[in-house]
Amino acid sequence: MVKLKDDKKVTQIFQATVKLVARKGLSGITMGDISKEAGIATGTLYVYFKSKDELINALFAACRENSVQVSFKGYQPNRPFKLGFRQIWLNILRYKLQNFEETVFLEQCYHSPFITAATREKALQLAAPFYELMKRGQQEQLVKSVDSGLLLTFVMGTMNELIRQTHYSGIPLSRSRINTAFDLCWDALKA
Amino acid sequence: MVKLKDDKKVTQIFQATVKLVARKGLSGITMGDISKEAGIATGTLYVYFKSKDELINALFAACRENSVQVSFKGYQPNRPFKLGFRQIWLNILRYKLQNFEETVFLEQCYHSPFITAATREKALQLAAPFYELMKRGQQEQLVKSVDSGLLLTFVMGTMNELIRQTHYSGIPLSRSRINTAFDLCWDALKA
DNA sequence: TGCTAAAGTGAATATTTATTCGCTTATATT
DNA sequence: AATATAAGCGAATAAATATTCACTTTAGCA
Repeated sequence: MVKLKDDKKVTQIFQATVKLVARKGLSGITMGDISKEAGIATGTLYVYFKSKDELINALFAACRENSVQVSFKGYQPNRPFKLGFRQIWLNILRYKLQNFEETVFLEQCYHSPFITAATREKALQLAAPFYELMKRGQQEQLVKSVDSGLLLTFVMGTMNELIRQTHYSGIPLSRSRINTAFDLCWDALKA
Repeated sequence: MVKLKDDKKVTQIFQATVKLVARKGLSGITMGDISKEAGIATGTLYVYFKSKDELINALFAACRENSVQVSFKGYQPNRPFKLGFRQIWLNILRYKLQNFEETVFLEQCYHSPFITAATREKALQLAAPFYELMKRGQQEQLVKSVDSGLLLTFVMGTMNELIRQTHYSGIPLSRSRINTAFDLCWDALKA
């Protein structure tokens, strides 16, 4: 073999795409835009991805995996539930804040014609650990014993909206604001 | 004057657009698709809207106004706060459920290049009554005295996510599930 | 009822955008 | 160092899409 594909380039392409989608929406970006933003030639995109569809699907999958992996960083099941939950909640919040563009990208994708059913299905499976977490809270009788899907809906819904609001309002997310938001969330869940 | 523009046609165009966007995303629709779905000729679209941009902006504004108007239907300020809040919460929920496509459309728009700053600004102003509502709850000491923007973030975030989840999971939103969801929400807000 | 101005049409055109391709450059292997 | 092979390039091409336009139909008004 001779010259190998460059993993860094994939990262460049992904970053450029995510950035542009957050700014202009999925409908507003072209392969030309992406290549320009990534600092490579348009043709090079096709060395790494067969088509725009494939690029978007691959990026979607990568973003999903990223965000799940980050969530459980530092989670220790032996510590009290509320502490662990808080840790994960903060992990997600921090990640989404620092990667706002990724969050927007994922949202945009959900209703786009780019994402295939298979990609969507895979994304769903990734949520399993969060269901487990809710179940633990319920077993310890700290969390309301209602459908865990509903609980997660609440946790993620507030998180996403908080990120969005923070970004658009320009109100910085101070430590005390974060604590307040967490308290709202916890009060909703707690048994 | 002779032949007048038909208000019904605007409705047709809007309905078609909303339907298609919910199915294929903003990026997946063309003027051709819209005209076909609306049952009119492509050229006719340009009788009603100067461009695709203008169409999307007009539709966005219309959707926003719709959803706000519906929210306060039947709200009586003299009745107890929680009842009123519940009424509004249910109004929004019902409306969003029945008009899921509109919800998706609005979401997609927020990060699209179609929506102009002016359109966005107008949307923000429409939220004023909701801020008033939160303030009332706080004055009566029924609601936590934290930034009302944060409270609304919570209320709307959970609502949107609930709608989304309901639609995709296929789990029907039974009366008891609705009550549970409301309780989660109220527990978060209550002082 | 006939006239007229605007709505309505959809094929033609202009524009935008994805994708390809002939070429150049870089780098693993010998 | 020579070579072979794939990455990288960006102008050229193909495909998709917005917009226009010459024409037909419709409906208000005399």
